Amino acid sequence: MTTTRELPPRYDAAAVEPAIYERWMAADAFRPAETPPAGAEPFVIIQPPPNVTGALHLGHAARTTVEDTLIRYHRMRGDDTLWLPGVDHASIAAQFVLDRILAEEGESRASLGRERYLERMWQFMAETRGVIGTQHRRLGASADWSRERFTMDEGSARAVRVAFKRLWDAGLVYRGEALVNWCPRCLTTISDLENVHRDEAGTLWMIRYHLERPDGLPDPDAWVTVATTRPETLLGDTAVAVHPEDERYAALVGRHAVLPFLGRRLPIVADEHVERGFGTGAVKITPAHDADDYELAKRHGLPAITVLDEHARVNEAGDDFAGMDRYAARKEILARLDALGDLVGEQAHQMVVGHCDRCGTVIEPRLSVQWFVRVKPLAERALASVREGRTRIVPSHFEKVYAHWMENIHDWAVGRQLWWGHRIPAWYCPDDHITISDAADGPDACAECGRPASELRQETDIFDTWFSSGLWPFSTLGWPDQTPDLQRFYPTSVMETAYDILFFWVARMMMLGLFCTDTEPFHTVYLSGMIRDPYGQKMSKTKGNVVDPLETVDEIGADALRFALVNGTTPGADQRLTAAKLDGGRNFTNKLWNAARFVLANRPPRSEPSDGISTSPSLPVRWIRSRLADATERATRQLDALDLGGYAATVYEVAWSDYCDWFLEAVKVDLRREDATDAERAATWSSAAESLAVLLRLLHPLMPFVTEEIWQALREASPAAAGDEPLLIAAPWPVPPARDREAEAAFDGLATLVRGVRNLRMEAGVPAGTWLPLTIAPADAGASDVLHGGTRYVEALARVRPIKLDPEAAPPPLVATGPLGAAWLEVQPPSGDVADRRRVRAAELDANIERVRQLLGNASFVERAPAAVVDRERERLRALEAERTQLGDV
RNA sequence: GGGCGAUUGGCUCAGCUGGUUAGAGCGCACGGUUCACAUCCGUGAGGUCACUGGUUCGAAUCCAGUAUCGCCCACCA
Repeated sequence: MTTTRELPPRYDAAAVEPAIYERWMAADAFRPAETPPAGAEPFVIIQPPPNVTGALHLGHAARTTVEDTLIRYHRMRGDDTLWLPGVDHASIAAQFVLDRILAEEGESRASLGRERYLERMWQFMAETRGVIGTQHRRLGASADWSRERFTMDEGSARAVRVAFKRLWDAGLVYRGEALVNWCPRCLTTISDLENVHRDEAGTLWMIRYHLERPDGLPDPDAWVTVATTRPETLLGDTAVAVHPEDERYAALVGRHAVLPFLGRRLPIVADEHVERGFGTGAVKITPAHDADDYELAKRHGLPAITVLDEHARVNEAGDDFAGMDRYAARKEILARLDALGDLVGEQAHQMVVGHCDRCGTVIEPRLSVQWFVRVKPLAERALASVREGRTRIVPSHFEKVYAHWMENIHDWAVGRQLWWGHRIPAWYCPDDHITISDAADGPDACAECGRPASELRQETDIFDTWFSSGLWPFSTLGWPDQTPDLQRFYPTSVMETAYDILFFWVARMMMLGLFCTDTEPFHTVYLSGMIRDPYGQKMSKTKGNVVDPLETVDEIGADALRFALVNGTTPGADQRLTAAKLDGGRNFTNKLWNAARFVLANRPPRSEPSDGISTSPSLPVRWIRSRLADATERATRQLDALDLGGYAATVYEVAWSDYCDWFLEAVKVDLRREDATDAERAATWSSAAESLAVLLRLLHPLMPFVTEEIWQALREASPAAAGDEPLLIAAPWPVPPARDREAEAAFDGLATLVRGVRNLRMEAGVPAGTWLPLTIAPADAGASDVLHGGTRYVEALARVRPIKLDPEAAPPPLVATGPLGAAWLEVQPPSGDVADRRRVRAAELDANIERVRQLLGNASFVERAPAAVVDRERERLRALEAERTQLGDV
């Protein structure tokens, strides 16, 4: 006989959870089997690799909870599961962080130079790389850490080279001059997605451009007035544009204006794009510093003159203003124009200004030569995959958002003028031929003229971080090689992330995945919402409203946090995380712990079926088994449908209300009744242990630690209940037995009675501890049988004794009613003090009966409603009438 | 300027392939030191599901419109 391990009174999550995690690691529980189990379906989850420099925040915690819950569920289902973890090198973010560190050390990117900077970066990586993984492990992430990857490792590097070369060979990559988003602080190009638009209050200035006289000099008495929000770009103007049908300016088209300060001749052109009603109706055209103007200039064959350098300072083309910062130049130019009398007006103007996503600096459109991926053909395929259902987005309304973006996509500027990242595998020969190579050590010779490698120089730009993360689902499995992992686990199953990186990452994975592997990289995209503070605000360090998940985990445990992050949520919807929600998670963990403590502490001396015990299960046992069967069915359906919120609610309900509030209370009755035999007690206990084991398995995916800890103790106390699996993480997901409707109805009937009687006690003002006699008039013979068998539960749970069953007894006014019959206490409050319960109930029943009768009397209802609905109504009517009959005349 | 989402008891949210008397947690009121748990137990109050129309035997759920809030996308200086 085994001795029961006592569970300590308090669940010490901070101590238990890491120990449990160690145990899983030691058992290699997260790693897929060497070979896939026969008949097992693969289930592969894709997680956004967190930034290497990032610290764990609640968003990560929410991601991890969802992913881990799904992977654990599928692991228990016996699927061939893989969750491959990793980190992203996050080039711009990492440089941002390192630059700050260097600044404190009195160094900078410039002072170190590329080579030493990168050495320093790798050193920094060595220090920080493991941090985020460790933090994820504290949350219980059951990822296969033996396969952990980094987007800067050689596997990724090779995938990047190969993917880029294939894109090039397919004609989907080009290098060309274009106006790109330039951050004058980060000193790099950024993509449209990283250029975040914000509304700002600006000013619209009206400036006179004097017309050119026949002698070539500006006419002091004739001018065209242009409106601009950016006077400093005037230095780069190459034209003035008006609308072709604008009568005010019709005579000017074809003539020239003279640019202030620089004296440049500006043709006055007509273009439909000019809005007549805006400003003065005349626009200065600065092709090198404005996207609209750039397009217009192309249409009219106008030159583009760059007047700002990489720091957004005026360059030598700006003459007097050279060297000034763009805003200083603006001020100076306005002042001088004013002095000349050519600044003729200004008005407040709401406008949209692009900012660098990383550092907030105002983006400067900049003309430069860049690498682009031609995304239209890629986007079309990626769009078709979702339209045609090969990849599904949950929640589905994001499919429209995705489609809209894919339809309006612009070419992707993939080059970055940064150092930390994958260098673009392009080489130039002295004749400017381009050679793209996917070889680790570059090309042997120029692809066009055959010059040797020694004469080629490699592109210095690196790739946008999202280019390598876009290859994540397959680059981590060994692509471009057809590795066993790739064949076994690709395409993957569920890609989980928050909706804020739908375009950045999900869209790129879809496009690159389809291009590189000819298949969708995953069949489901699960988009979570964002975690917000209790007031619905985004959490941010500057606002000081950030909840640190690690602190929370130390306080209340990872399980409690996980539960709080999933309970009551729905895919794609933001959620506010409140202290009350976290308390709820903590309380639930505590509840489970104590329920287990109760079960384990009450093991009778003889408790194993091997002791030769054989008794038919009691009503509460049949009931809880059926309730658990129902919960298992629902939880299974909900997890399969990715309804994590529903799943959490299901397990919470069955654990707390069914198992603890009713079943364990009934178990107490049976364990403690004096006339029970050892065999009966043993049977009662082992069924409590057995149903606890089912409950633990249902809860494990969401609350792995506390359930595993209890499982360990339960296995010692009752090997029969827990089964053969030494670790819950590897235990099979429950298979629900058939529902026992009869037991459910019978026990629910008893519960209704108990509730009714408790209610009576409150109304009669009976002190809580007092035992009172109870009379029950059973509804019928069946009810009578149930009541006979259930008397002891009603007694204990309603605190009534003795119970007299008397079908003939006439109910008094204050009475509890239910499907099993009517029950009442002998204590009746003075008449008039309370409503006549019988009368009230009878009236209620009459009203309901009337309603249902009418419904059933409605011919179109009976004809058109589904048979099941009609039958249900008929059944309800029958039950209502039975109860009404039983109440008698009132 | 487009598009998407939300609006359900005091608060935070489920429910929305149309079908019992719309649920939960927190909060609130009342009662509880019964040997699992006061991080608890019991009982209760509290909602014309934003508004207006429509479809239907039947609408919180579907359709149209309105209002308020939020988010995303967007090259009018």
